[in-house]
Amino acid sequence: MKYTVAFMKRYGQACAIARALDVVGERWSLLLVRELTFGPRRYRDLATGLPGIPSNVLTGRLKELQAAGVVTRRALPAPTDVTVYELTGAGRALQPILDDLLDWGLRYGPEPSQDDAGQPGWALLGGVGRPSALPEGQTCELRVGLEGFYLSSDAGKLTVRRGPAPDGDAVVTMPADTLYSLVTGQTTVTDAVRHSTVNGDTEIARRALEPLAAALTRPAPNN
Amino acid sequence: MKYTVAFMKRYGQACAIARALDVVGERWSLLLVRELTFGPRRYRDLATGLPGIPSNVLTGRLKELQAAGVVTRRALPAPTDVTVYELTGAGRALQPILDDLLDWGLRYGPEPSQDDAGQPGWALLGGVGRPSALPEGQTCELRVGLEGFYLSSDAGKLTVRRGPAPDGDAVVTMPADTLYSLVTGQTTVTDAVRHSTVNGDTEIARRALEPLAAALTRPAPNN
DNA sequence: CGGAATCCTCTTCGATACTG
DNA sequence: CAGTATCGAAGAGGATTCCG
Repeated sequence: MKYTVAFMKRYGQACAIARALDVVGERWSLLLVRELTFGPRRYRDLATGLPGIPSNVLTGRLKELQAAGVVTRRALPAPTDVTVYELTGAGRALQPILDDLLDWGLRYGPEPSQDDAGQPGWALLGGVGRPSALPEGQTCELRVGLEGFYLSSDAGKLTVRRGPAPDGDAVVTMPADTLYSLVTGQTTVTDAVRHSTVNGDTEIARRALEPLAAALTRPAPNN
Repeated sequence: MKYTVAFMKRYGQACAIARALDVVGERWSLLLVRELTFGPRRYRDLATGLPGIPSNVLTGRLKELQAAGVVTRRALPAPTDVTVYELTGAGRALQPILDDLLDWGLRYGPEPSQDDAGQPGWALLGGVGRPSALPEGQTCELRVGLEGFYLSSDAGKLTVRRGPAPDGDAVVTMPADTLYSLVTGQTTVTDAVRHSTVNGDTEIARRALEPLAAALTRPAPNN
């Protein structure tokens, strides 16, 4: 049995940017972190959230990121008996980098291709951190296809996690297309709600969805 | 002759983060952008600023980044007859990403190794954008080893470019070690000036160097 | 001499098959 | 379900050669 953990070749530069890239600069690494931003996930979830990643590469990246202290592997308590991967503090601290990459990609990135893969979670990425009028403590569950999220507000900013809302004040079930239209600015919150099924407080739902509106519109290039 | 420009395999995801990484996610790409942050550079400068990069990889990355609109290639006017590479608007827009990577690398990155390469320019990266008390229009030239920079202030924030200061109000010649001590917080501005040769207005020099002080200190981990 | 392009080797990636 | 194993293809690393 081989114990070799395949570390990427270091740049060997006494520069903090290079040292950061020593850890997260490899192919797939930052996308793997992206997949963990809404909470812990299992190996299988990660594999489907990263379409095209070979299983050996996923395993390798998980090992490297664990060695670097970005990700931890944890076994959930007894009955479920399932192991999940989740971000450490250092991993959560990568969020600003992902946010900036998202902004840059929207403005300057290549046009998305017609047959690119899409996932509901990716549509929510642009909304986190935006101002939310959702009262503290109120939560809204959002169901899109087979995936569920819950939206809440922390210090006036939208927070998204995976899973059912613990105390959902509203449950919105929305087609994926409607969600994409909403975040790309082609649909208003009002229209998105109209195309959804809402259980519970519609006003809460409306406020929870508000930060998602046009969150992924491509800003006008300024040069 | 082959016209194939070796494009990195795209992730094929309809996610702005993935599309950004399609452009700048390859090995060396962001470091190449880093090398251009202080202004245009020649092929040779880039090669020495990226120790270890094979020449074919450098050529390839330059082509890809040009194709993506991040970098332009330009021939300097007649007498010099030299071609340089420089950032476009899209390339300069990558700055926040580099800044965040730098912050993250300082706090969570691997310890720098003893035999890592070091360059004066890398030491200045942490200072740009910091508040500067340098009066608008005043500039200070900083010479470290064979490399020269000029520091100025734009809207109260430090700006760094390569080359001699056009109208230098002060010229500071500093040993590389002193610069590293300054940015890592082991030396104060006063001590750094004491170990340097200053021509011109010492007060201007002091104010120009101020934002560099402790710019690359590793922040205390908060968990 | 600066600015690349070419070889060649070796590692990593991608795709698929396989196992505890 | 959560990974290993295998193998061809692609890309990185290093040195050398070419060209204007």
